Amino acid sequence: MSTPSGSGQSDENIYDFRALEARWPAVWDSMDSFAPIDDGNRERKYVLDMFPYPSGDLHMGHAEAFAMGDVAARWARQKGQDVLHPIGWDSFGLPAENAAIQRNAHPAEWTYANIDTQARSFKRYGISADWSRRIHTSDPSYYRWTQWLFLRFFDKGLAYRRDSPVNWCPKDQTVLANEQVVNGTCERCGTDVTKKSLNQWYFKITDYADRLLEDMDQLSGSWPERVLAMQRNWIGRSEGAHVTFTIEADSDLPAYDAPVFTTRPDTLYGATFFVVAADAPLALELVKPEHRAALESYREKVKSLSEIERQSTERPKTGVFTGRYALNPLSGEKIPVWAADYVLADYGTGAIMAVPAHDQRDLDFARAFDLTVRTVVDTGAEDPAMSGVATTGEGTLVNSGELSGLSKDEAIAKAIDMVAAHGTGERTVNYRLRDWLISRQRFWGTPIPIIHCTTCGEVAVPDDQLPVTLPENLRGEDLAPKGTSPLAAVAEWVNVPCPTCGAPAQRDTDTMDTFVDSSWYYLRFISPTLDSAPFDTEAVNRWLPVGQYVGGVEHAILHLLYSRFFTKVLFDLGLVNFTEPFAALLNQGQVLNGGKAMSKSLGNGVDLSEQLDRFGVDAVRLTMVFASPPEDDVDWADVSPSGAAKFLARAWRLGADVTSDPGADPDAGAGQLRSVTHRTLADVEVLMQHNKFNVVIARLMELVNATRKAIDGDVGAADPAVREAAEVVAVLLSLFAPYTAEDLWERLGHPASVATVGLPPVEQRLLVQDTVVAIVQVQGKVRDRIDVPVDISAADLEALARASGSVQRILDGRDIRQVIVRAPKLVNIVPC
RNA sequence: GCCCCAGUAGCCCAAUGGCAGAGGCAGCAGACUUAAAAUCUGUUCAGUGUCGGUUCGAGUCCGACCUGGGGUACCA
Repeated sequence: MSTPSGSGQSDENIYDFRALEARWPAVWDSMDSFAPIDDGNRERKYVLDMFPYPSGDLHMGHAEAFAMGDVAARWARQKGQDVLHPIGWDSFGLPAENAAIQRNAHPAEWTYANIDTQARSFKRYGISADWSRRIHTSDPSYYRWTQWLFLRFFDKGLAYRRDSPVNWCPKDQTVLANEQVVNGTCERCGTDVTKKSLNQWYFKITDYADRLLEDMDQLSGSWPERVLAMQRNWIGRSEGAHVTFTIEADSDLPAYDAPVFTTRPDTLYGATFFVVAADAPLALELVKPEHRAALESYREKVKSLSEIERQSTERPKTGVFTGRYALNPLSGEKIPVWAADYVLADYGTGAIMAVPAHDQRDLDFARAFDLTVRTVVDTGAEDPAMSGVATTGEGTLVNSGELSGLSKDEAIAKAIDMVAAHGTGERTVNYRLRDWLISRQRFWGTPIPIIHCTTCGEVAVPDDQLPVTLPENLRGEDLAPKGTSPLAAVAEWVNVPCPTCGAPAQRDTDTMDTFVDSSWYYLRFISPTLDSAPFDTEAVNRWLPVGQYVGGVEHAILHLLYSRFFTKVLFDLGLVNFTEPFAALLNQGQVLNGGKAMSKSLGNGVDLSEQLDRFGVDAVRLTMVFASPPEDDVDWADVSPSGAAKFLARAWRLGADVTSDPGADPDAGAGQLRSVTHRTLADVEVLMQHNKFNVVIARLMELVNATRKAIDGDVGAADPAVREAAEVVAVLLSLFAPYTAEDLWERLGHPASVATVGLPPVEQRLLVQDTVVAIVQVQGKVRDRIDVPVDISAADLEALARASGSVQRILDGRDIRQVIVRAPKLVNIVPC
């Protein structure tokens, strides 16, 4: 080859990613280089990717997420930190069960086969994980401790059972937590969710609402703002008051004190009717006999609505009169009590005071049923009774007895004082967050370790009898959804003596939401084989909170909220000494194709293994990371894995062109290239602090280009600075392209592994330049550039700037009002 | 409706309030080649969504709006 650029003509100088991928995994395995030392000599860093669900082989989304997490882990290692970067599987869940039904098999077969496939793919993908800590949540040795933790929650009253209308997925035949209902449909399968009244297990996450909110202060700045915002909205703190209305006794029916929650106690005088949630027990309790039939048929109608229909905001208001009247605690006014479905049974108290003038929903209802509308806050807008538009803004109270004349805020305070003085109300805080419904009527999950005894009630399975394992003899149709757990049909499993009294009793047949399993796995990684406790508290306190958590934003209010809740409970139990599990969170973007998420129905899926076969692991990884900032989506149609491969080959070829020996003294090398190398190191340090992985790669490309130029130009291949630059390329490249970097490192004459050699220190003296280009502006516009010494004084710089010919021309003799000097880089002259 | 995020070159994206361009893709030209691919070299292309404000100076800060994306939604 006649080009001077070292392009590959000999076989030894042709970049062959297949050869690299065939060679290095065995070397890395034998070195065991990715397990932490944990000897306290180095700063510990826990880097964690959200563990995968074994749904099949890895896909493009995994490839992006794990590339990002691996960059963070490898960076920490190069910085000399003791890195924990484990991997495991979230291996309970419905898809395994559905697959088992289809194939007349046990869910474990499908699950563990997929885990093996994914594990092989992860190894090929070059993830720098500590494989010795591998866990699976469906292993009895894991779920034993999920059960143990459930029992600690149960002991504290944080796990309880109650009857309640719950979200029901008719397809999956199981209940769903609030967080798992997306736009009225099942998060998993998209089926319209309906309501069903069932007795179910809950975790009392509402007890922690305030702490979940307040502790976000610890996360602000290191978690994406939008995730914090989503959690804040989900928790939905709302300040207001409880105000008790008395429902008057009527013939045989007794009087009834009905509290309502309101954020607007100032509008109490405007309450012209009262509404109870139609599906709340209270509605049936207070309805007069002659209205009972109408209410019951209305309740039937409401029940038949899907969540989607119910949530539609355009739906006209419906409801029925109960025949009863409530007394306003401030005015004593008697107002009708209605039952309607626009009031929710499980928010607030399940009943409201309706103030149609100042709440649009109440106004819509009032207009539908011809009820009184009374304006009590004058906002200057048109009277809502006429306009049909409720007014919610600031204003002056009118028609409101003692409150009249006050501002909204004054009236809110005074109204609360007044009802409090009467004993009919108090200031309160209400949350949108509901308790976490954790029981599921399916098989492939952690059994709830409770035994139901007719005399002793709910009895905890004693700790020493854990785990309560799943029966192994169920296959195919045995697992089909029937609305009750398949476990209920296994008599020999269900029927056990009561641990307390010995009488015949039955096991609870529900299993736990898989989000329970994933709420504590990051703790289990610390001591994955411990069999005396879920985790080693001392070691956990050493390693946690997780220093960098990486995963998709789809878990913003599911897994992340639940895990935060778990951590706080464990803190209260004295099992951990921190209250937030994840100190920093990185949400990687999605991988799109043609502007859209990849999906079977669109037919725009890109197969990961095909990309890997074609371009190589390193090129795919580099493409993922280089395409955009980590949190932005990557559109596979917009990127170029072949371009990435080209760059990798360029970098790799440097290995053949460095002719100095390992250990050559860089001080003897060309200063200009050394400056580029050390400037790169210094900048990368700052960029990595801000997760700007894509920019780091751009800087790495520059360094490769500069090294190439030095080799082909005057500096020459034998210059020690060239070796230094190529070695820095290898170390930085190891963050993104482990195979290429490792091979380059070897070609540079070093033994494996480049992953752990560390970064050379930045030589500060190489960063300072003798002269810089100073910008001369007139009124903010650049008019000249002058070479000046870096240490020029402000006065000298100003003098040079004033003397500039082009500046003189622009100023044209005008007087100067002000001169801003930022030596040595800038002078701005402002004329009058 | 409310809340968050983002709008810079044909495309993906850089730019501590101080020269709008670091890097890549695509394009164009050249070198090498019988030719092509690969490789190498060089190079074209925007004034930063709109309007206003703060400032000596705004892509960057503030306000309003537009567009796109995401979240949430009878939550009293």
